[in-house]
Amino acid sequence: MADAGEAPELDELVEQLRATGARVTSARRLVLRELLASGDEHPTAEELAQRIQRTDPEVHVSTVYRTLESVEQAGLVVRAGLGDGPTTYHLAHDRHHHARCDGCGAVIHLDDRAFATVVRRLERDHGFLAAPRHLTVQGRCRGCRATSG
Amino acid sequence: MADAGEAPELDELVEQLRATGARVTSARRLVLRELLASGDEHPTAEELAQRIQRTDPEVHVSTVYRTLESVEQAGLVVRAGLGDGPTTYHLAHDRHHHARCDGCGAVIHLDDRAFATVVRRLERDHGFLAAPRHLTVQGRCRGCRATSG
DNA sequence: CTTGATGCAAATGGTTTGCATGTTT
DNA sequence: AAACATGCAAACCATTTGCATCAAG
Repeated sequence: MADAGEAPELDELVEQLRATGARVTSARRLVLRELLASGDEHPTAEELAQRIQRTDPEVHVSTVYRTLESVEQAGLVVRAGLGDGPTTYHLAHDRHHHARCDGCGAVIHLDDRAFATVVRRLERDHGFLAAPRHLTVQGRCRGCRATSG
Repeated sequence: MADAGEAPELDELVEQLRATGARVTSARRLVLRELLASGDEHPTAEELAQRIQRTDPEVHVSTVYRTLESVEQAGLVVRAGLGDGPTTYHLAHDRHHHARCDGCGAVIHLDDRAFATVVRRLERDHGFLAAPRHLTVQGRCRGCRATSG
């Protein structure tokens, strides 16, 4: 099972992309580079495009969208578009989930392990192979439980 | 803790809505009635509008959207973003989660209980009181595991 | 040289909004 | 009467697509 290991090199990602049969163009390289540079930010397609355009103004947003689709299918990138606002993206090696406080917005990171029970249940009861990618659990953090009703 | 109990009566819902200060109009009553009638379907705003229009053709989609916003804020309705496609809605008393197949889009219902481990962990490790509202776990259903890679 | 990728512009689709009018409280 | 909700059309925004051109394999 793919896990949250070290950050990969650009060349690694490029190679994995090529392995799926997709062609490696300069635009695609730039998208991957920008995703690497984004760390644990979760940029939108538009944001990626703008940053990339500082290097190559020719790269169009639609290309970024198409590239994101390819790299997502290659399993390199995860779509974290939840809640409101546009979809955000991050590299797949950085797999994590969130618990977010309804009160103050504080975010706690959760690893896959927390969802083991759910995964097992789905397998046992439905033959469903769960691969949770990006879940956000709502609730109230310690501080907000004390403070407000 | 609010839980998935009996289906409420229309009048109950109406009363709860009124209690938040919102005005109760015939359109809003129709939205709630339609949500009740939808059982565990998850209608989109558009679908709700169409069904409502069989009773009152004057009711406009934008009204349905505005109503959904009000009833969501009143805590009567939960927004269920199932990945792609338009947002779907269901009554809050019917709390559950989903597993959705990446391949064919099939949806499996999961009850709160499946997430007990996550909830316990968050409480123990972070004093975080989780109240998951609507999570969608991705994966592959039995059929799609067999069929495709 | 073949196939897939790109730029651009235009289309799409879900959702939101401005405004004049109608309805609830 | 005052505040809020509605219908409608138009705006909006993220994303997708058709097509001619270009570059990677």
